[in-house]
Amino acid sequence: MQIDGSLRMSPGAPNAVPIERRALHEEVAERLREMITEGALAPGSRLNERVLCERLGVSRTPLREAFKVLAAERLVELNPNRGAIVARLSAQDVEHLFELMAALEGLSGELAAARRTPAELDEIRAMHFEMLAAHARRDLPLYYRLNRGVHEAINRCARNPELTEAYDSVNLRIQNLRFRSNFNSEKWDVAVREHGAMIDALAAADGRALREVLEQHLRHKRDAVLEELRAAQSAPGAGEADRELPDRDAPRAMAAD
Amino acid sequence: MQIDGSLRMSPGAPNAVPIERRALHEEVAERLREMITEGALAPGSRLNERVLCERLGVSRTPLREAFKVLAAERLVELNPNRGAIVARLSAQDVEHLFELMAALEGLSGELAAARRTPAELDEIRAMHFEMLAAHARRDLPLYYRLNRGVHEAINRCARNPELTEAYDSVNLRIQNLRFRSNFNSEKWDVAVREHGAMIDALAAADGRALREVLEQHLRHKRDAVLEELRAAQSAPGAGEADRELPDRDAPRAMAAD
DNA sequence: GTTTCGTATTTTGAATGCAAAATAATCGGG
DNA sequence: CCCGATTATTTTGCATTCAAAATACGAAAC
Repeated sequence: MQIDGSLRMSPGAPNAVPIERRALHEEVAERLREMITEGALAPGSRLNERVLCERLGVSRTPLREAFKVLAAERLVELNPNRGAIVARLSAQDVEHLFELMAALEGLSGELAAARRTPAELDEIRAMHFEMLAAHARRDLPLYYRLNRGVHEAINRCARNPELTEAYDSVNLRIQNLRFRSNFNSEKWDVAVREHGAMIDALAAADGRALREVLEQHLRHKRDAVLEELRAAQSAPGAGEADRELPDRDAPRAMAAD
Repeated sequence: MQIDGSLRMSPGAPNAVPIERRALHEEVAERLREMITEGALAPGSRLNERVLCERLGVSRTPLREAFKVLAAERLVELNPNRGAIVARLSAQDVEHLFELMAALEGLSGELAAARRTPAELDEIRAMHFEMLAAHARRDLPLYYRLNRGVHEAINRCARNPELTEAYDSVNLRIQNLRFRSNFNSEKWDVAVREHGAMIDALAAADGRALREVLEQHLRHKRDAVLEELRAAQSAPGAGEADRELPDRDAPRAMAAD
């Protein structure tokens, strides 16, 4: 029985309902994406096809297709005849990505201030207060989740799916640094104050102001991340490179945006 | 004889020379990318695997891998069990993409004004004058090529590879509209004046001014493109949709940015 | 002990094969 | 003549296979 038969219509017909069907390579890509962004697969680690196939229970074809997708997203690097590794970010990459992200957040803010609904403002304000609570309790994981939620919500208010896609794409690559890196108490306080200014600007529908606080916010975060990154580099410790498919959950730093 | 044997070095060694090797799926993706952006494959047309395999002389595996890459770049749409089609852009998509592109160009300009070298300025100025010549001769193809060159050169002056990648990615999707759409003489003159202002701002290293003229420039282009798009929609003519793998070179509109 | 060459094993790249889904074609009924 | 159901064909999704490349291993020479 063809479920979607009734939905088939003439060539240019609008409202063609998607009918969600997921290809195997998409599932695989999603799983790998999670494993990479969650830190289960450390930057630089080799992705052995045979091993991953067994672990995910799929054949090499969809796995290799997923590799191509993730390579296009710059989450993995493909070395011809030598396999795939989880992408690494140099300090320069981080600088460049944050510079780009600042512009994307800036645009998000500018548009969000103009396009947000009162309901969206209320919801973001609510998240903001929850975030203040998490800050007061020094509950870093919760703070990060809410913090990220606020930024994403602002982005969504901009009502530009292409912007959202670009935003998510860059965010995917820096979220470990952005929403997990440690930093000190004063910087955390500054970040929280900046978030207050965001809410004010969003409430006042002041696009210019929201843009500027977001750009400033990103610059501060960039500085914090780079500082920590360079510190981590001088202190060798567990270099994140070549280890093979590290076991389930690699330890990861925690703190605030 | 291993050419690169002498270059192999200890794990974390820097300056590891890349040694260019291209995978087949990359070649295929590049070919398809060209065919799509050049208009040889019209938006909406189905990409039959068997046919394309024969045409490109490769088996289905690398072709299908290339599809995944192009889907990640949003140049093709993958419909599970129903094949791939060349991505189509709605008027809304175009609005969103130009809105995003304005921000990327704005950032490019802001950074380029600060980071350009005198040599880069000279080269861009030279291209600008060549463009003025093309404008004077009403040589649209040449004008477009130079126009695009100027925009890309400004982007490259920003010295941010991530920004460049994002820029190129969006540009790929709108270049047919951006650098090929027709528009009238007054708008062309306005565009040329805006380009003059760009050069002035870049020469003066005035980031703010360059950002603003670029954003304005993009807004104007967006309006021109949307106007033309809506006109084309009401006049049906050769609807760009379902025709199968159109022969070699589809006719395409021509004019200015 | 180290280096270099040659061989074996692993791993990746790409073509092929097979099953499932979708599309096209055929036939029968209204 | 048109519409709907049934069958045939095509097309896609994924697994498998085979070849080529890279890596690991080991022996011999220095």
